[in-house]
Amino acid sequence: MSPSTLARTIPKSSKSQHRLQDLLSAAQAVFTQHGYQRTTMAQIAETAGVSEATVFTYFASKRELCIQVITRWYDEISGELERDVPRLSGVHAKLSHVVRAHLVTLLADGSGMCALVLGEGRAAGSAEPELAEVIAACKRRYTAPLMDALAEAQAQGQIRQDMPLRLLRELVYGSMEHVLWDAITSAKRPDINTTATQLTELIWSALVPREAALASLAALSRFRDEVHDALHRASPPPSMPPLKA
Amino acid sequence: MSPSTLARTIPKSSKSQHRLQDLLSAAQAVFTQHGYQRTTMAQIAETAGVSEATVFTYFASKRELCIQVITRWYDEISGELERDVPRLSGVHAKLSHVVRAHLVTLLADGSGMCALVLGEGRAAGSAEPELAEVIAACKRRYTAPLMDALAEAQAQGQIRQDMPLRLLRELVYGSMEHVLWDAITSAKRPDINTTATQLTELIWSALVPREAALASLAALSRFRDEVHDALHRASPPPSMPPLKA
Amino acid sequence: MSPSTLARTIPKSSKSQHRLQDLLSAAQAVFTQHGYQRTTMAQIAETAGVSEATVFTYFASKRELCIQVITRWYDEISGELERDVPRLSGVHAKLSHVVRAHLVTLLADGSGMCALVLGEGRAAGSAEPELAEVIAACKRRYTAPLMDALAEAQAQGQIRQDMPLRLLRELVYGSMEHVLWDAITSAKRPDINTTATQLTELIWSALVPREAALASLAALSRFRDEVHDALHRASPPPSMPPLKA
Amino acid sequence: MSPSTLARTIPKSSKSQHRLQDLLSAAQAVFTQHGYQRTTMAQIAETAGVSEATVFTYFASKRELCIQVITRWYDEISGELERDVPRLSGVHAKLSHVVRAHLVTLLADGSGMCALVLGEGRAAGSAEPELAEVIAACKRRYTAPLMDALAEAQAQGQIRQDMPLRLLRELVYGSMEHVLWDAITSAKRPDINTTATQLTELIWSALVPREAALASLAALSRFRDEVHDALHRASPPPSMPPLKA
DNA sequence: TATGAATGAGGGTTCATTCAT
DNA sequence: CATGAATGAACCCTCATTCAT
Repeated sequence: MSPSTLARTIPKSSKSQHRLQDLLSAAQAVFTQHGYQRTTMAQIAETAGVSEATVFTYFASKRELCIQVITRWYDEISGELERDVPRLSGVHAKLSHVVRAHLVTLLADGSGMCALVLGEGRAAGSAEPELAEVIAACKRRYTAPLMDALAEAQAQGQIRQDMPLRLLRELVYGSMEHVLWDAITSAKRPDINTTATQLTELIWSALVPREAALASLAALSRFRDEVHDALHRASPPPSMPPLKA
Repeated sequence: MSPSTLARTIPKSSKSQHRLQDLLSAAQAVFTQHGYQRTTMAQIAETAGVSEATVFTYFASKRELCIQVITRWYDEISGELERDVPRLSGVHAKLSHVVRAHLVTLLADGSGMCALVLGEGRAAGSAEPELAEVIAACKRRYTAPLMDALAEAQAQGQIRQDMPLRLLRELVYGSMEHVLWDAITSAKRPDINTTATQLTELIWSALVPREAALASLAALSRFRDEVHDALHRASPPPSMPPLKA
Repeated sequence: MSPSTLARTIPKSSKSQHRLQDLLSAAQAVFTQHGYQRTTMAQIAETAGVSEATVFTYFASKRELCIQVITRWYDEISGELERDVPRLSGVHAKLSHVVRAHLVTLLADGSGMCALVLGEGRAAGSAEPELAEVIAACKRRYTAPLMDALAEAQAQGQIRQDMPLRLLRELVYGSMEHVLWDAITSAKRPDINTTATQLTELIWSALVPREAALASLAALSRFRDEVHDALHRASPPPSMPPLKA
Repeated sequence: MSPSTLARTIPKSSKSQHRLQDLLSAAQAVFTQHGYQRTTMAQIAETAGVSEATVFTYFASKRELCIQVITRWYDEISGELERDVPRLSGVHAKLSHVVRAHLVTLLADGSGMCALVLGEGRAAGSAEPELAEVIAACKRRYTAPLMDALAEAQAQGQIRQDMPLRLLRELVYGSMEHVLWDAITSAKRPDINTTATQLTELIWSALVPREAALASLAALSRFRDEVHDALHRASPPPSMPPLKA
């Protein structure tokens, strides 16, 4: 937050812009592979093909460089979601899209960003509050498109209303995160399409409105009564199927 | 392991055992607060009120100390689950217990272990394979009681069989993890009991057998046909309730 | 050799080359005074007037620095011998030159290199095999010019052939080494010229071919017989001198 | 020299004496294997089967322990020489005995003491003057029996008198030292008996009185002149054999 | 703008030595 | 007398960061 934590100079020429992007890419590659702490500026500089000092011409500190790597990455994937999700109709379609996009994106990038964001977002906690805060903000933006859809769906009764929205978010993103981590660490990458479909369905099962089910039950109950009444005089009704939840 | 990598002496007296536990506790406190990398042996020593060299009398290295902190912690909570979960009857009860115990334990311990295990289990990945491996083993043991129950329940059709067990695990533990992380970072601790109950129900909704629902639908469908047939000659049937999933 | 064991940058500019030489000189001074183990990087840095970290900019490790000190020193004196010794005619002249050069060089440099090479070449033995190996190679090269000359002289019968070449080498270099050590430790430096001349003669006495002496004896014996025969009829021969070995 | 450098307590009981010898033996084993610096008190204690603290009950410091190891060892081998050498008649026999005993002793003990004495006697130089001094004194005593014999022989003209005694000593012990070191490092142990015999002869060649040779030459020269004169009138003399040194 | 070079501030680890029991 | 336990003082090495050119 203090001025000294900002890049001292922000080159504006196109050549500089290009180099800045190169540096960010190099930094991303190294950060995602080794984690924040284990990454050295020397590694980044070497990957980018410049001297260490040059990196400091563009970024005031290692931490700021990392923050920019993370925000750049989130900006991109958040932008995509913000563009695509609203175009889909129906919360189920939106969920499906987000799940698939999330898995595809994070598995495709070599999984490193996932680890970086998770690891640093956590470990940094108290020691690097700025980093933690930036990550939290990025995550909020990233989850917003789906969360907005879920909130609206909840408001309209399309998904269950007896659970806090926050809990639904954790169900969705927590599951995905674990699926991802599992895929990454087990070295046995499951089929993304199958996994995305299954996970969507699994989550959807949990989101489906309890009220709808109850309404179904109530309707069924009334139906049975009607049938019962209707048949009472005619003949014994057929056995009613069990209405397990 | 050359001999020089081991602690020169492994104190056995009760006084030493006490100090060893003190050191583990101090180390746990510091590791959980700052993460593995950011923790220094000096911090641990100071927290424990001993000299830095003393720590090395009990633990051969920082990494070994961290491993012992993690295993000690997991041993305890895994032991509890291994004792309690089998006594419960019904997979729903077991799920409920695990969810509640998980949240209670991890929120109670200051939440740090969660971050430590998550952060290092991830970031350590390639750089500290031993640490990553130990953590993975601990996690497997910790999740085993519930996973065994889920596997059995799945085999017996008490929960849905159309999803890989692995995905169910990720749903359960991923959700919990996110709930925890959210609770930790938001500094606004939600009521544990309520959250545990809600999360259990939410997860359970996703676990409930799809076959049962389909069976219900099929039965309902047949029932409707029967009714339809039965009433065809008598009177127009009442409107059928929608059978949405 | 993992990359991390190498100096991150290997300065090439002339200014850096100068500093590199300064560092080598400083390191040589400290190493030769205290020995490898007792020398600390801090001492070397202070002697060179730079920070400790700077030393590591030029040399990846203490051991590598020491190796370079030793090789640099040996390269110089070996180069001189390789240039000068072949120009001399006669093995006696070569021996004389090597003895003098050895004493002059080692006494001039403050004697430390001698101790360093001897001490570390020995003590390092098993613990620092790389260092020991480098030293052994340097010594082989250094002794080669004279040893080649001795081998040739031995083949041509100019020096005694009834002793293994190896033993001759040990006689030559062992004597010189002790002379040096004595000169160094006794603080009473004897005259180098006198000592070199004397030592050369002493060694030469041991190298002179036994066959030549025997041949002389045989020839003398025959001569005596001839004389005896020749004089037998004329007059009593003069007394024969004793022919002690 | 200050009281604090002496053992604080010198146990006198026979049991303590036994343990003291055990400690010295253990220390000797470790010191000779690893060198002074690389040896740790922990290694010595473990080798002796006692605790580290116990070692300090018997020896005030690591340095003093090392000094006692060295002096004990030298006392033994010096005692033997002091007993045996005077019994031998003739300087050649004494030299032969000393060479053989030296090689046998130093090669037999695993060579470690040699390295220890050489390495520490050198490297310690300025940093550990006490150690260096003790070693120097031990060496003086050890070389005394032979040096006394050489001095006497020199005085009586049995060995050459045109070289300082000091230089003769360096020839003898320097050669032996190099032979030893070569044997130790080359891992190819030559036959001790052969080597001892050869080395004795080689050294002896250098010790043989130059005056005797010169006297022989002079006598020979006179003899030739006499012969020449005597035969001048009678018949041409036979060719004189060359008188190469 | 880019960088070669330098460094301050630790970091983990070792070990001879002390001392209460 | 023996020792379990503790520790002060280094030591080698790393690295983010600065600065003159």
